[in-house]
Amino acid sequence: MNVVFMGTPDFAVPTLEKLYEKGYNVQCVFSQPDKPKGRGYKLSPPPVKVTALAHETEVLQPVSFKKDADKYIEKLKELAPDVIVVAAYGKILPKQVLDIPKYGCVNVHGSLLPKYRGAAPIQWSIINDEKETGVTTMLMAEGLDTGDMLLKETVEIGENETSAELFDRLSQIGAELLIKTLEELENGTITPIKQDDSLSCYASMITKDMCLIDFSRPVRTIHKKICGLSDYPCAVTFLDGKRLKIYRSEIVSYEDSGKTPGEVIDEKNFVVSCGKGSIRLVEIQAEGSKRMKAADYLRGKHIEKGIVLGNQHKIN
RNA sequence: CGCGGGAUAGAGCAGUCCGGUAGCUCGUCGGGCUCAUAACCCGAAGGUCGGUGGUUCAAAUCCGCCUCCCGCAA
Repeated sequence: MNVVFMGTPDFAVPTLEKLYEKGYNVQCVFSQPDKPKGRGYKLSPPPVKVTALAHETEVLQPVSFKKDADKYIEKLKELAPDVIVVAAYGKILPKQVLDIPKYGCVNVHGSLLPKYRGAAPIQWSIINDEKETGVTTMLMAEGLDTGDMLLKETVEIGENETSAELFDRLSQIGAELLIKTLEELENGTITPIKQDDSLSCYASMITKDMCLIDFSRPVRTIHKKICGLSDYPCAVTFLDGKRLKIYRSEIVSYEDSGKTPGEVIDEKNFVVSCGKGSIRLVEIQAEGSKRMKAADYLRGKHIEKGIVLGNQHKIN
């Protein structure tokens, strides 16, 4: 089966790998252009590109399908793939592209559609304290994640599970599910199901300005936000005017501590008072320092009882 | 040339400005106390202070170069 693959970040890599593994003929891979990243603005290739090149597949990185439409669409028509597999590509495909492959364009999406359409379904399903989520494969339509659904697999979200962990699990499941979807498409044993638009919701992109922890919120809200934003971009607060990233936390109590939100009420275990309840900071990262267990951090940094987190200005 | 922080015992840090015997919290090992303990007391091991060149009687500390890690920003 001839396949063109489109994808960009780590989430898409297991799916692409699985295609190679199962012997599909990956004719060509589309990925986002290399972007300047990190210190020094080094130009770095997206993970999918790296994977494709390792398998000596041709990689195309159009800036836009609209701009050079003719060039890329012609190329796709020439290749005449049986299917185009899309996983977190990050671009809207024009209808002309959707119509090219025999079996259409199959998308792997990290949620149980029609819920959490859009850019960041995994993070939002955690932040919103969903008990379960999953992966859906669908036939792409012109709207954003609105196509008819093919297969679906559900997983439970762990109490302390982070987005990074869920990403990992779902990307593996997505890879398996995609293969199954292709097999069933080929055998004609699959029936596309329309999405019920009235049940849909959208997961917007995660931005850094939502990363600051508001300790006046209820403990569960805070905990789920920390989990949902970890590892990246990561929930953040301030300790003595310095940035402190919080990678992991645990709920200690739902009882109101009667203390100021953000106040450290147990400096040995890094327990912090919330609007309602209290939370333990488990894994953190201070400015200029590595990510580490809070217990390690506390060995070197002696925190005074009663200090309040979240103050962006140095106390003096 | 985007801006900035950092590398010191197994872990996390102080000491660097102002050069002069390597320090703190914890862990490890041994001993003591205890019905008992992750508690407490006593003791011990464990470091070529990221690498390299220079200045100096003397460098973790001052100067040059290199490697690696991290925050911001994108």
